[in-house]
Amino acid sequence: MTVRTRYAPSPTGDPHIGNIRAALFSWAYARANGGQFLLRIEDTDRARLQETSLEAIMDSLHWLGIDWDEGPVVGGPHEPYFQSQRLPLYQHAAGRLIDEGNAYRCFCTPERLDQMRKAQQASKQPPGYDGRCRDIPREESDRRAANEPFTVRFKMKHDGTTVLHDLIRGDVTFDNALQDDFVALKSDGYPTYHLAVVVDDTEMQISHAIRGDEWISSAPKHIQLYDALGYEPPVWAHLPLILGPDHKKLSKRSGDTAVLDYATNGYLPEAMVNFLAFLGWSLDDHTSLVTIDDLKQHFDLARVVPNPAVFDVERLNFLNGYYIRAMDEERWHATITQWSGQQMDAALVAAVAPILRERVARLDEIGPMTAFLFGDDAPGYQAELLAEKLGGDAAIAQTVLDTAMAAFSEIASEDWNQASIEAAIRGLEPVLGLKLRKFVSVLYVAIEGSPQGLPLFDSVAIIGRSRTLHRLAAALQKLA
RNA sequence: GGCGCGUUCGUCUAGAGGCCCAGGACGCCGCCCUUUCAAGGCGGAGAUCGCGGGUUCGAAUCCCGCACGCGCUACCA
Repeated sequence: MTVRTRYAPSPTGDPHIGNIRAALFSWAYARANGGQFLLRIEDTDRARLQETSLEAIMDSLHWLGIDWDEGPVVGGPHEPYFQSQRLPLYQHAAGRLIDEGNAYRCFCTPERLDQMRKAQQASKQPPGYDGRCRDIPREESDRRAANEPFTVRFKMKHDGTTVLHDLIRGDVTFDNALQDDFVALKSDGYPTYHLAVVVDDTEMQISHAIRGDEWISSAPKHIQLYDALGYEPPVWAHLPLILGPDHKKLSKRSGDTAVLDYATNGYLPEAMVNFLAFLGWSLDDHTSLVTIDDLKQHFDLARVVPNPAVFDVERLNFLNGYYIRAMDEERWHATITQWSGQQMDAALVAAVAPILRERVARLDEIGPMTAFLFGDDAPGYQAELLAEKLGGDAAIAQTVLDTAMAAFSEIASEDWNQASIEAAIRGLEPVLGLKLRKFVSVLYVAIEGSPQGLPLFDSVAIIGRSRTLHRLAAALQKLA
């Protein structure tokens, strides 16, 4: 059997972490098994549809490095890949269901259903459709259908059990007595998710349906639908939920969950892929660093665990730093140029690149960290900061600045380089009677506007003699 | 409330009866390196494997019960 998996998001917003992880796993499973991966847009909810979603979905996949063999843009033998363009298929299936006695038209109004639910809640009855329209005779149903809005409800079996064979969880048994007749076709003629997935997964020959655990409760609906339609169900795999720091299902409320937000916040796709991969899956007993190629080669649903995983941003940050350090030089240079927010010539980029690299965990730190390279003045800072590491002793800070000023002044412009600068600063030790590590912070603040930043000797060499002297003078001024 | 799923260091995970008084990674702590901050190197603390019963010579691993957590419970997906 050829493995065919799909990612079938609904365009109701930007793809989120949990959702995209299902895409990653589905894609990886197809690739690892020499199968196909398709993208299908489940745009059956007209009320929640968002125009910008399609682009966001495709951008998210592209960003991570996920490609699809069939779907929007690339097309394929099962076109169209938008459910809103496949309405006849669902309507035909619904018609068949009615004709064969497996579904019926329901004329209940939303108001009545609402009332029913409230009453059930009040009397502590399990909520669910009460079946009022289940036994309306066909003739009456046909007649009323001509001028009354209706939905098509699927007749769930009310006795026995329905068993889901799940690749990750094993067999899960549901009591049919607790199932209610769900809406398969809405009154606007669009299918609900339940009908649409079953029809499309079948038509598109999906072999493995991989989705989030939040779907497991509705699996019996799908299983019975497959059965009623006479279709062969796919292999199901329900992925564990991804939890927020509050240990609840990750959602907008628990913070940034839109995948693309991570891109704009300075995360690398490699880091995100590696991070996502380990939310439920592992390669072996010791590997914690994997690339998308590893996934492509070794991903296996058999190694996905059933228990939910908490999204730990610390771990993502580590991975991001790791992949930044692992970047090849050319890309790193381009990245610096892109994220500095400043005009940078190649020589400047090359000068900062090596010392910046191991200090950046997120790309958006590049801007603040390199800000001092631009303009005559150091980034704004409070005068107190100069003496902060000296126990607040401004007098010492002043002496440090004075002596540094004198030492730097003696270096001729043509001799202004890292070695001479280092020698000058180290030469301050005996003059001041202080250890270098004790007084450098004053210089860091004067030059970079912060007691911590890129290495001082390099920094001073890069910004040049005149700006250095200017900034020392400015620092002295602040202390006066 | 009902149904379902889940439960190994703070977090992600390894573990499919003896290799485990539980391994790796992030984080944390300490030391080294060091011009700050990082990065890197070395070391450390950290899980009585949710609890209670079984089965077995032997259980994190099998069975049962309980507890807790989470998910679902729409003409949303």
